[in-house]
Amino acid sequence: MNITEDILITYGAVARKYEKGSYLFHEDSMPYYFYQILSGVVKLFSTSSEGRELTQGLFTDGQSFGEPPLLLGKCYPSTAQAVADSVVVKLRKEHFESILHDYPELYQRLLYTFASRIYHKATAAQIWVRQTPEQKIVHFLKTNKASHTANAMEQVPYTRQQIADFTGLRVETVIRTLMKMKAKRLVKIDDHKLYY
Amino acid sequence: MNITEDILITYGAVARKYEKGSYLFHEDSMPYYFYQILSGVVKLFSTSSEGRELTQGLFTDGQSFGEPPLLLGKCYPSTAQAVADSVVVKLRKEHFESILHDYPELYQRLLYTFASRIYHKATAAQIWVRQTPEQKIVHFLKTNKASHTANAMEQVPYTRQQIADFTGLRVETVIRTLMKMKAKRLVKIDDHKLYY
DNA sequence: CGGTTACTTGACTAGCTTCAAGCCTTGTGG
DNA sequence: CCACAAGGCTTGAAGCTAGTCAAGTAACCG
Repeated sequence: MNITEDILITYGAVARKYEKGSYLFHEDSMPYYFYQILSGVVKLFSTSSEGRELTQGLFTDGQSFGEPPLLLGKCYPSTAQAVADSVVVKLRKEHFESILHDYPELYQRLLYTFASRIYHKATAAQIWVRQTPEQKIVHFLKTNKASHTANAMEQVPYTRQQIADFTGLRVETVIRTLMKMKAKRLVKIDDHKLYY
Repeated sequence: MNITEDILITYGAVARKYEKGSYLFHEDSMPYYFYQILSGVVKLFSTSSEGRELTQGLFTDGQSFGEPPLLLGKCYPSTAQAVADSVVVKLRKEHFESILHDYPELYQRLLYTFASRIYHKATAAQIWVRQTPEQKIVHFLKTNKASHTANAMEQVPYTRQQIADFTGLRVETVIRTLMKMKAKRLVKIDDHKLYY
């Protein structure tokens, strides 16, 4: 979902810079703002009681995030952190709701965005829960490859640790599994760089 | 989300009876209908390549399900099965879209329904992926108890197998974990019946 | 060049799954 | 009312595999 910049500005939104590593909001805090990224990358993740991290999603230019808790008035289930220097537009909840009210076609847009997120989570759930590390990694690589050309091997822009955080596996497991997948020709590894 | 019955009828919806155990749609098939339950219970689940089942959700009187793939025009990621004799209203996609078009306030309703589903999935994901069996079971029991009174122990209307299908664990693991939880006084088990 | 971050490997462990068997409870039909 | 079948529950033993811990190596960046 994304709202044109001029509408956002008209309704009082302000753009703010976030340095790489800084936080936009924290798990368990209440939402007050609608967020939309102008440039950069924001990661949503939740932390378990043991301090382990699970990446819930990565968002980039033109995308908004964190709307469900905002609409529901419930506290955030995850933390938002800039993983690159980013510029993000912030708009107070009330004004966001005014925009929705004044531009009903945005309801539809947002609805499709949500539908798509639910769809992905449903597909992911099946993988999350039961499958082998290899299946988890394959699913991650498939759904997160930049271009959607099925054929060509392209470099994967994620570290082993990031793959681990997405899949819920440990780094060592990711590495060992990737080694096996390399043997099976499912992936290519050159100079520690991963291709899929 | 639920649409009043008279609107549904006006737009050509038909109610149909489904016997316990029968299927409303199958994984990987294309969606053509909007479904809303008049009475009964419908289970959405997906099946892994090894034939293991993961319950994605249970839906009952007044609730609709399967809208995201319908809106997106993508095939179903899960199968819908009546787990009790049920009466379900079916409405063709085009007519469902007409309703949304004619009653824009339904966009908002559906949006909040979706927001809520995303919220739950995000909370669940954290549990799915990393936690111990006990944490998974506690989370399941918490989110699926009928009344939301935090105090009183009430009987859990699910079999061990159903809990296993929801949490992604095996029956034996569920049983053994419940035994430990019983020792800790987290649950009560009387005559094999489970209370939480 | 040096420090930091990412990657890799091995040994060991814990705990979930698997397999196999048996018990309990419920409902049905004679 | 009893017998029996079917489905749900329980238990034990054994195996596997991802997690853990520890150490070391390789790339990247200023």
